[in-house]
Amino acid sequence: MMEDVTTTATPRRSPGDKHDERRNQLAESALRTLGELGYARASLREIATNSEFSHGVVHYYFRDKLELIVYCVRYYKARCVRRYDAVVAESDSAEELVEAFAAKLVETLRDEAPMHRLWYDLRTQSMFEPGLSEAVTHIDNTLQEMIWRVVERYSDLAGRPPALTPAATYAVLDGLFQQGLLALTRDGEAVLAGLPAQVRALLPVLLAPEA
Amino acid sequence: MMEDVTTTATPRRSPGDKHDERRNQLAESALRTLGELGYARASLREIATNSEFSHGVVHYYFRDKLELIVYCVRYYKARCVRRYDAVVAESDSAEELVEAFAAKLVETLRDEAPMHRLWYDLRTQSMFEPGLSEAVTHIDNTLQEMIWRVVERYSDLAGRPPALTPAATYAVLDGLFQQGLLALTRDGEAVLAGLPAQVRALLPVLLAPEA
DNA sequence: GTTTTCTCTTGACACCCGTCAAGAGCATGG
DNA sequence: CCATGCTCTTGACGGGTGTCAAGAGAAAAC
Repeated sequence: MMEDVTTTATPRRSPGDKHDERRNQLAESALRTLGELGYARASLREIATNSEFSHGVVHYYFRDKLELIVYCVRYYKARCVRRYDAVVAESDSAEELVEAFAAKLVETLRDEAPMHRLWYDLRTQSMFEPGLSEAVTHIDNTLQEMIWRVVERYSDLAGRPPALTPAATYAVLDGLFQQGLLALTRDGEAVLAGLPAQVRALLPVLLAPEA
Repeated sequence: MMEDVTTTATPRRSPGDKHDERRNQLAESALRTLGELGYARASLREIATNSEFSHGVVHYYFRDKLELIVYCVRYYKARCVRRYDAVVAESDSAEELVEAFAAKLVETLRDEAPMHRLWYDLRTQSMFEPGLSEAVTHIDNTLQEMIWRVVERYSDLAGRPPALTPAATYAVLDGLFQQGLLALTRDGEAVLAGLPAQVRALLPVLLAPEA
């Protein structure tokens, strides 16, 4: 007994990452349900039903609901903040980057709408539930950096410096994206056709006008 | 019997607006509670507790919770979408308007943060609860018009046409405002000091550059 | 093969929710 | 002055929630 030296709060782990695997498995089911129903309506039972486990297992891998949610958020973040890296890398002119960025925006909106609905839900809930605040802030910063990488590259290609701070630039583009998501949810995929034009109009004004 | 010609779904109204007065009274209590707790956590009992009535009275004046919420939203909207009209009317130069607008933005954020938290909450919830969608969309349009009046006036004073559509302009400013609200909620009132600078940087780029 | 440890299920608990029926209090109008 | 509405309170209902304890079942260790 007590043969291992690594002590953990969660049950002792023999292989070490078997737990993490299950946690990720649960996180994936949870994200599916959360994206569908939103934070308030997604119960642990419903989440478990959409997985291959029963409702009690959640408390074996997570202390409480909040820890599950926060884990989900971080899990999700890990694989989405590099989404525009290809846009940055593969564009050789300012116009090209604008088009690629707009196209990626539309694609993201179309293919992962539930996940983005969840993200905005959680970010809003963080204003009422301080327990969410830390994780949400961290992601928001990461997203801001992601956007800034795009705009910096755009600035280099266009030969004009950015007109706004990274925070304001992110805020502005996030506002456009959020309205796109609202319109998509309300009116269907047809509205996505109008988004590239908005991006084409907005991006240039985010750089200082040519001398 | 049946002496009045105006028929209503709710109980018959002798004076006609006694009901509306109570409804508004309840709406005000509800808005206070909703702003504090958010949509998901604000129960009818809690709302009634924060009023001078008991929890059962809600169903005397509203069919169900959703009708109360929607009524609240519309009630709130009615007295906030004219908030920037003075800014438009009393500014005689572009720079003056920018400063007045920024100041009003900060004031609104500081004095009515709970109400704005609620608004963003409801707008997000409308993506999961279609019953909210109509009311939310209506308000969003009204806010867009409010913003557009400011930017149009700004455009006139500066002698430069707007660079973006009304929808994109609203989306962009709304994004900035929302980030301000998040920062305020997270870090306290100190962050408001930095907002005017962001407004001063952003508003000029919303107009086409001078020829 | 037996014992120990890890996983997961089941079922219960205390609580809170929206809703509604029954009735008390009160004013109004006959 | 009694009767008739209108307001509002009380108390209950069925259902859903997060949480957790007890134990079944499998796997691993010896």
